[in-house]
Amino acid sequence: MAEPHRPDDDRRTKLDRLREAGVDPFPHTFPGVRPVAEVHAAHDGLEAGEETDASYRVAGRIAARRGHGKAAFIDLADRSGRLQLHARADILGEESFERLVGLDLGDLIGVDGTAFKSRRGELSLRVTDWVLLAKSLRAPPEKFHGLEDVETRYRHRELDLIANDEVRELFIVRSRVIAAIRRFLDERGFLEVETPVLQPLYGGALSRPFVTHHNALDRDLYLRIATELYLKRLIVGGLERVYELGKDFRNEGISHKHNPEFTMLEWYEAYADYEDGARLLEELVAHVAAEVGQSGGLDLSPPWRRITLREAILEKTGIDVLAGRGDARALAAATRERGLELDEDEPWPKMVDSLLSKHVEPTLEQPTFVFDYPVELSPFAKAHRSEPGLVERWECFASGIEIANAFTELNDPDEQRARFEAQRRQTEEGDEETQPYDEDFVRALEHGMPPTSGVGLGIDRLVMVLTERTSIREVVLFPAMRT
RNA sequence: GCCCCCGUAGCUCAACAGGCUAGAGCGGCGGCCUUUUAAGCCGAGGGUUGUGAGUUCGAGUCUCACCGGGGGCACCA
Repeated sequence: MAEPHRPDDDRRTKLDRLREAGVDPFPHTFPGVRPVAEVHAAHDGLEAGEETDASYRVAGRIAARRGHGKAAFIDLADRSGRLQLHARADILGEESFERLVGLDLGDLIGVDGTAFKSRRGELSLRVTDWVLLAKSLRAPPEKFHGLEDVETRYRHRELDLIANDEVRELFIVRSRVIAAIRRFLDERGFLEVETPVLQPLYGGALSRPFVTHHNALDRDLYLRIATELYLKRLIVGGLERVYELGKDFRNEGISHKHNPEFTMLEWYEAYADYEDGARLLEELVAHVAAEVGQSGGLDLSPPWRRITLREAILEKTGIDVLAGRGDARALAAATRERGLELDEDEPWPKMVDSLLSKHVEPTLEQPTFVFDYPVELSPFAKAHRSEPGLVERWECFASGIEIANAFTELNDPDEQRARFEAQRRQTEEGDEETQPYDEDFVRALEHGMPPTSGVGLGIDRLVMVLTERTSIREVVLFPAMRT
C-alpha cells in the first residue's frame, strides 16, 4: 500500500531534484548581505516605473510569490522588513529562472539585484543573480491570516516570528530595551556583575524556590529567587554601584503576569536611599521609552505620582489600615463593613497586602510609586526614619501591574538577624514563602554596609507596559508550557 | 490546585437538530500567463476530526476519562 501523500513530500522531492542538478541546498555562507531596510531607505523616493543602476545583495526568506510565466515577483523577508524581487527569464536565463520560480515559500535565498520601482509603485530589486541558501522542508504558516493559534505561537516561536511581523518587532523592542538599560546604568557608574544562579540558600524575596541537586557534592541547591543578598555583599565589598540583569526563578503559579522564570534587574547604589532609587527608576524608564519608542497612553515623563500605601488603600477602599495597626480582626471588620472580599483568616500584614493587590494595584494605570510598607512584609528594608512599624520601601505600578520594588536597604546586622528570626517564626506557623536564615549575609553586614538604595525592576513587565501587552507570554520568547 | 471554554488538512476556518464518501480558502503539486502584490485561471491531490473508552442502526456532533491550550480564581512579582 502506498504511503499517504503528505503536503511536505513535495519539498523533499524538490530537494532531491536540486541535489541531482548539482545545486547545494545548504551552502555554508553568503557574505556581504545588506538589510532590505537599507534598500528601502535609499530608494523609497523613486517614481513608479523609475529604474536605477544601484546594486544590492540581500538575503532572506521567500514570503510570497506571484508568477507570470516568464517573469515573477517574489517577496523576500529579512529581519528588517520585506522587499519585492522581480525575476525575469530574459535576464536570468531559462534554467536559473525556472529554478528560482520553482522554489517554495519559506526557502532562504541570497540575491543580487538592482533597485527600481514597479509600475504599481513598489520598490523592487531586479534579480541579476541568486543562490539557494537553505531549503525549507516544511510549509510555513499561512501568509494572509498568519499564525494565530496561541499554543503553536508559544511552543514554536520561530513560526510566530516568521508569520507575524509585529511579534518580530516586539522582540526587537525587548532587546533594545535591555540594551538601553545597560547603557543607562553603565553611563552612571554602575558595574554589571554576575552572582550565583545555583544557591545553597535562597533569599531576597518571598517565594517558594525550585530545588535541584548537585551530584558530585551530593547536596540540594536552589535556583535563585532574587539576586538581592549577593549584590548587597558586593556593596559591603566596596563596589558601591552594582547591577545584575538576569533570570530569577519562582516556584509559583503561572498567569498572564507570572512566568516561573523571568528577567529581573536589580541595582544597588551606596550612599543613597529609596527616594534616590525612585528618581533613578523614573529617569531610567523615561529614557528607555524615549529610546525605543513607546506606544500607548502612558505618561512616563518624571516625576511620577507618589502616594503612601496608607493613602492609596484609603483612597480606593475608604479603609485606614494604620488606624488599628496589627489588629487583624479590626481590619477584617472594616472590610466586611464595606462589602469588600478578603480572607479574614490571614494575619494583618497579608490582609494589607491583599487590599493593595486587589483594590489598588489594578487601578494604577499611570506610573505610580506606593511608599512605606509594614515591616512584616519587608524583611530587608530599613525601618522608616519617622513612621514606626513601617519600612522605607516602595513598589511601582503601571498599567495595573507591579513593575518594580525598592528599599532603603537594611544595613543594621542585629536588626537583620531579628527580621530573619521573625521569618523563622512565620515558617513555623506554616508560611511557605518566608526567608531562610542566611548567616553568611548577616555576617557580611557585620563588616559594615553603607547606607544603600536597592531597586528591582521586572523586565518582562516593563516590556509589557511599554508595548501594551496584557500577557507576559507575549513578551517572553519561550514562555513556560506544560511538558 | 479549583471552575468555565476550546481542540477538524501544513495554516485560517466550515459541516442544520446525531445521518450519504468531513468541505472551502491559502500553501504545496502539474499546466497557462513578462509589472504583480491575499495576483489570476484550469487540473489533480491532501484528514486516525487531540487520545482512549462508551451510548446509538449510525458520532466531528452526545457521555466519561486522559492529554494540551485559553480565560478566571487561589498563590505570587
